[in-house]
Amino acid sequence: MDLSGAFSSIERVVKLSNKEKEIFKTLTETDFIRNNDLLLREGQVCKFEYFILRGCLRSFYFDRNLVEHTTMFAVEGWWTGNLKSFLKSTPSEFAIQAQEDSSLLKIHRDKIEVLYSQIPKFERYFRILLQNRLLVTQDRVSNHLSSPAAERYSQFIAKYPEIEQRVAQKHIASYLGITPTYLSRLRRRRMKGDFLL
Amino acid sequence: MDLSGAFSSIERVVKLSNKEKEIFKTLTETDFIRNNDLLLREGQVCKFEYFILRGCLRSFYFDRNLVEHTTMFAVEGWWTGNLKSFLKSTPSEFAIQAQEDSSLLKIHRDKIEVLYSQIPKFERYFRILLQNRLLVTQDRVSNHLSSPAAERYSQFIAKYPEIEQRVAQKHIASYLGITPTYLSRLRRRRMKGDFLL
DNA sequence: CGTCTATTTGAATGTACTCAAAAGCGGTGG
DNA sequence: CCACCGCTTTTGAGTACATTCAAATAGACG
Repeated sequence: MDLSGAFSSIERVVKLSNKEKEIFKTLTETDFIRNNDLLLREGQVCKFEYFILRGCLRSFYFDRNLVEHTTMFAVEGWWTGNLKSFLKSTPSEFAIQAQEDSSLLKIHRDKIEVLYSQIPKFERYFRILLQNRLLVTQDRVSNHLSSPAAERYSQFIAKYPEIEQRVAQKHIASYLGITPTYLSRLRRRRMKGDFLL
Repeated sequence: MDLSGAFSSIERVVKLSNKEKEIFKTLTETDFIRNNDLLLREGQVCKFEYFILRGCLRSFYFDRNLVEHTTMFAVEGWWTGNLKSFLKSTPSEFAIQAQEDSSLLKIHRDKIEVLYSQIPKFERYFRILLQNRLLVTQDRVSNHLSSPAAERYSQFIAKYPEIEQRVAQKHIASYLGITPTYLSRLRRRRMKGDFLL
């Protein structure tokens, strides 16, 4: 995906004139990150929001027992970053790591305010993104409440078939809230046909 | 809490002139709901967002095994409703029930658009609310990933001491994602001093 | 009081985890 | 191109966390 791909993604929510696209361009920069490198470190303040043009990233943290947990994956067409850190200028509690060589479009905190004032439409755009993120996150909570691990895994595959292919199994396990060991056993059960869903 | 209490709550985010408060008043209505009654039924489209002046409400749904799960509690000063249903005019997947006699301030879907256009500040207000809700919901996910039930319970008590007092234990269990039986055992462990957190 | 529902407790069971070891897989250098 | 190294995944055995079912107790409300 390139810049024009980014615009068609944005325009699924709000239409933009050519002039507005120009303004957007002046306020954003492209960036590139190699597989396994960190886009954001724990403890660092997140100064950008990132739109993924190509590649795949993962946000994760370590709990007090040093167990790693994946909070989100993000692929082409998604935004990523650390909203809390970005908004409040607080140190990030999690890190973001490339799962593939990835190219990004990024917008700085300060520039986003300019963007809002010059193209108020973007306030609407990000509000809608925020709404969707909230709905997705609420679904994830419900999922944890309602479904055992085997089902959560089936639903994950159904919902994000591409991601399943692009990241390590242990990261999917850590996203689902189970150990890699247990995920491996669940997969075997599925293969043998006695999968529960 | 009364209307002026609602205003001071809102004004912690955006300041309002007297005229703006008047407009707000004309666009909202007060409502009252008795303990145990439903504010919203499953399958119904949620046409309002509700600000709680007094009382306590609970949102919940039944999974496919008819097990009940509590998605949120809400008390004085909070907004409640079903955002997804409200935004998309889809039937609600969950119900909202009063846990006490409660009084509410409600705003209709159609009126909220008027509110945005007459007082753009409210767009900002609700965007910020949305952001905070997202952060809280993300924390809840992390909590499920990182912490066993005993800890989640301790954290719940620490975070929402009032709610702990105001709703049935089984509802707290269903919020935490455990059975009432198990919550009861956790509580006994805490009393005996061998609580893990 | 008596009835209804919520909570507690016990015993048995299932789901998911730990630890340890083996097998698989990918990249790198000889 | 193969061999080795390091990391991921698989597998086994034992354990812990959390559930189910059933029964007893406690609380709330008419």
